[in-house]
Amino acid sequence: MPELPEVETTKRGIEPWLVNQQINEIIIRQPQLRWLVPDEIHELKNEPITHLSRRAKYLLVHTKVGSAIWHLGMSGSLRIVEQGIEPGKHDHVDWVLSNGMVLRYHDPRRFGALLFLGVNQTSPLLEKLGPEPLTDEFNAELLWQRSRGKSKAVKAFIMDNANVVGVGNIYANESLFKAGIRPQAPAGKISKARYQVLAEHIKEILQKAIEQGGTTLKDFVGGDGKPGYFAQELLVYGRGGLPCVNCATILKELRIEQRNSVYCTKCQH
DNA sequence: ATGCTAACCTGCGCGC
DNA sequence: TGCGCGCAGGTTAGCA
Repeated sequence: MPELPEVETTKRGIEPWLVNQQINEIIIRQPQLRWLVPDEIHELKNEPITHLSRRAKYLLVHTKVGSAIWHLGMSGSLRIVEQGIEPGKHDHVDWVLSNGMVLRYHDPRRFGALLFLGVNQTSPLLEKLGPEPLTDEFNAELLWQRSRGKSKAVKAFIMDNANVVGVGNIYANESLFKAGIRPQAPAGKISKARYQVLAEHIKEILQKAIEQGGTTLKDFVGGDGKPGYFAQELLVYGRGGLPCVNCATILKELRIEQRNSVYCTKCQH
């Protein structure tokens, strides 16, 4: 489900309901997510939430004694619901808040994660991450430098969190289309000038998707329950076999590292 | 070091 | 209508 814009949308949606509220109860109905939810998570009980932050697709909820690290995996979502609403089949975690609301985690596939991070602790998950795409640290120079000598497909390269975080399958396909680069092109053979175009499109597309509340696929909704509207702007993702919006050539599909990739043979080289 | 594969899960849509 | 198969927004671990 969630790529970076969806996580950012979720953060913005739930943040006003969480900040300065105390976590009165932490209810774990299904501890077996991607990893077992650690017992330390209960250290957050009775603590007031100070603020939220996002790193890559990780959503962090901070208190003075430590933080929760939330990852939504493929099918996870966080919602604010009123107390007393019966949990559904895949509602694995509830945080009951002092304002009477409940932060509810829903995740059918359970690829998501809920972890605990103590004050001054670091997580190996966060330490290995590359730059945020919407900062100046992420640019053509970085992509070009890091890709020299690499034979892997450029699509796999930009989806690698060590190079840049937050570019998932949807936006990888879309940004490569907009940049006119074939997804299977070896990353090491792409010029700095072309990485310049690619980096600009990655930034633009993620920014735009955030502004529109994320991409709604299936039943994704932001923390405020509103759907995202970016899906209607997808040019190649999910459009294999259909005509290219630019030139009407039938869009091709191929698999790169197990992920479906769609491109136009005429517009992308 | 690099790069691929399998694995973690459930649900849905499609073809038979 | 039912069943089996393949596929789905992500990421890590493990192997060659």
